[in-house]
Amino acid sequence: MSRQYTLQRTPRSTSIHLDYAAELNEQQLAAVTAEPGPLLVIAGAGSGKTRTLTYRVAYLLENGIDPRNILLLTFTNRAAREMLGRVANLLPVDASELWGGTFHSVGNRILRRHGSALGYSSGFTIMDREDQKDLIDTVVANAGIDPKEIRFPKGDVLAEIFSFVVNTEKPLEELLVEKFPYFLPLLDKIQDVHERYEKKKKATNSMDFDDLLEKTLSMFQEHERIAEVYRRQFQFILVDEYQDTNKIQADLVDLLARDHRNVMVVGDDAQSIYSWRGANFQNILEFPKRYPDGQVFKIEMNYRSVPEILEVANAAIAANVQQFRKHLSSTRESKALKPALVALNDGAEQAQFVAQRILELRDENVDLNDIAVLYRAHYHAVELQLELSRRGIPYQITSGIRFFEQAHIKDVTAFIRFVANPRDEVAFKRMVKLLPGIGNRTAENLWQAWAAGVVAADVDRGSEKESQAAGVSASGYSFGEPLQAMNVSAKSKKMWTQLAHTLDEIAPGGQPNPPSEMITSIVEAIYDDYAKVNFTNYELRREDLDQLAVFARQFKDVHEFLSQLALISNVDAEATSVQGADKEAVNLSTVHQAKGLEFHTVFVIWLTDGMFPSSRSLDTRDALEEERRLFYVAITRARDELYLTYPQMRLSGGYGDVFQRPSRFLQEIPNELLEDWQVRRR
DNA sequence: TACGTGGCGCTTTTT
DNA sequence: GCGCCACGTA
Repeated sequence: MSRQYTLQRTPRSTSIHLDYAAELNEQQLAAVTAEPGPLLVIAGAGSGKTRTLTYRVAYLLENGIDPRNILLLTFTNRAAREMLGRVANLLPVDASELWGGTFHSVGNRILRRHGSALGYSSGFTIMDREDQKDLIDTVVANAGIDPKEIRFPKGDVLAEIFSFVVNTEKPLEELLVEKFPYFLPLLDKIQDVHERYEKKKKATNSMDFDDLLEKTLSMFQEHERIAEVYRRQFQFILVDEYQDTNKIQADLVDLLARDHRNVMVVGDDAQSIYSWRGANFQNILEFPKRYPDGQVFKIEMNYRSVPEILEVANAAIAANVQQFRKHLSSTRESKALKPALVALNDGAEQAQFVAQRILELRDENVDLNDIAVLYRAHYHAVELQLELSRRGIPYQITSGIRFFEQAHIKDVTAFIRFVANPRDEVAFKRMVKLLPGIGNRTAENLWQAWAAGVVAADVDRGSEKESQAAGVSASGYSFGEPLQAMNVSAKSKKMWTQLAHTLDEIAPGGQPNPPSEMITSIVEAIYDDYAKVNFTNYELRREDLDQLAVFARQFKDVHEFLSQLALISNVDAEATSVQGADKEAVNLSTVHQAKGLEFHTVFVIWLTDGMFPSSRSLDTRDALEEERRLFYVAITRARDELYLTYPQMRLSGGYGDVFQRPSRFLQEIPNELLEDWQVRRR
């Protein structure tokens, strides 16, 4: 028999500081002060979701919960930082020991500690989509698949398929039937590639984004002792944006909360917009089934938008079949100003309209930072960017390519990745291919030679699994020496020697220098010359690299630096001001990236059928409903003014102009809710 | 085997 | 307007 013994909480603060009843509305208060247990908070847009979560954390802390026992999972790292910042403002507590961040970053943190249980060393590399594609391509090549004989999916397509398999926890065959039926004849071969890819990742001590979730989960499932540690640690689990979790994330939460069931999930089914990434909003719809003893709270009072905007939002989402019906009601006073519906001739005119309105708004003292232009896809913004530049209106764009995904950044970090993880095949090949006379074939041969040495080194060390990668770089080790010993063509010889020296310089005795110093060394010794010759915009790229060195200064540990690089989102990066500039600027963003934000004025542009909704989403009802939710998200970002614009013509390169139909979503909104603006040229 | 050249197809959303 | 691929040459 086992005995249940409860340790009493040590009260941290003797008095309760916050007057919760005064700071929160009734619905929020109920959620914030709920008894421990499963809690589902259905939070409409602008209803104070973040506020509720923040106060819940504060409430737990004030009731003596140790910050170490709280896990706060958010959609971006920035969201976690902001919430914890607010908690710190509310309470005189040090919450720095509270775990907060994205599922991926938390997975990373746990795997760095316990990855050895799965045969990974703590210095594993995190691969982004491009690395993943590269590695899959080499795997396909090694699998003896001749691209001339059969048409086989490319690395990026396979990466997407594998990612779906992991995130939805579906067998490959089922997934192919549903999403890629035309690949069914290749099932066996794809399966084979998948297995080889998994092995390859292990051999190169690398994990892709999905592994950070999947490996964490499987480690918990296979190693009860480790799972137990975290079950005990995370006594209270809070999840933001729960509607955008996928199966594996939901399982992770369920597993951790198995014993205590203190899990609070917050979300809005109407804002689920990531199904293409495996998100499944059934997670939120079925939460009450999985936790029948749980409590459900609905917070539906909207503090953000004026009633006129909210009515449009309610109308916009009404056509969706799959949803928790709810009706947002506004707490704000009517402005007697209806959202605008604006038809324009073409994209250029649309850009002129937006730009002109922005200038007028600025004259009315609306802060430029408080204005956003939202669109379905990045390329919808090109004309607008031109127009804004022409008029000297500063803008800030959360771009599609992340800063850290640019070629020059990845080239330089390849050197760092390699010395941090000498088994990183992708990084090694990328690095050596920068040298003249080294292409795919030679890189492969050089890698084979290097890998043989690494394995030998592991054997010498008596193959302590713990320290495989770290072991190779243990004291007295040189990266340069074994490289010098390899054969390269006369054409490459000079730079090859240079490379060997550089590696010893950045990792003397096998120990990597601080990241910032490494960057400077690599750029000066090798990359600067390379960049001058290979890029037309050398100056810009050099500036980026200098910026990278500055950014790197805050990290002393290589692995920490590389993890950050891989896991930071562009929304996060902006806040870290990697790209500088926190001056006044209009925000240009995809709707996806604007999730969770709000602005005084919002323009939603390119509202034509095929653009928004995207033509790719017109086939199935589910896809169309998701587009509609996306439209809903766009509308509900606006506090005071909303402009819905659509060009009637699209100038497409070469083939003449194409007439555009107004978005079907616009037709779903009753006329009387919008004001028709007739735009005239003069 | 590396790398330059010309043609082609094409454009969703991202941790 | 851009990147990817196939092809041909050094």
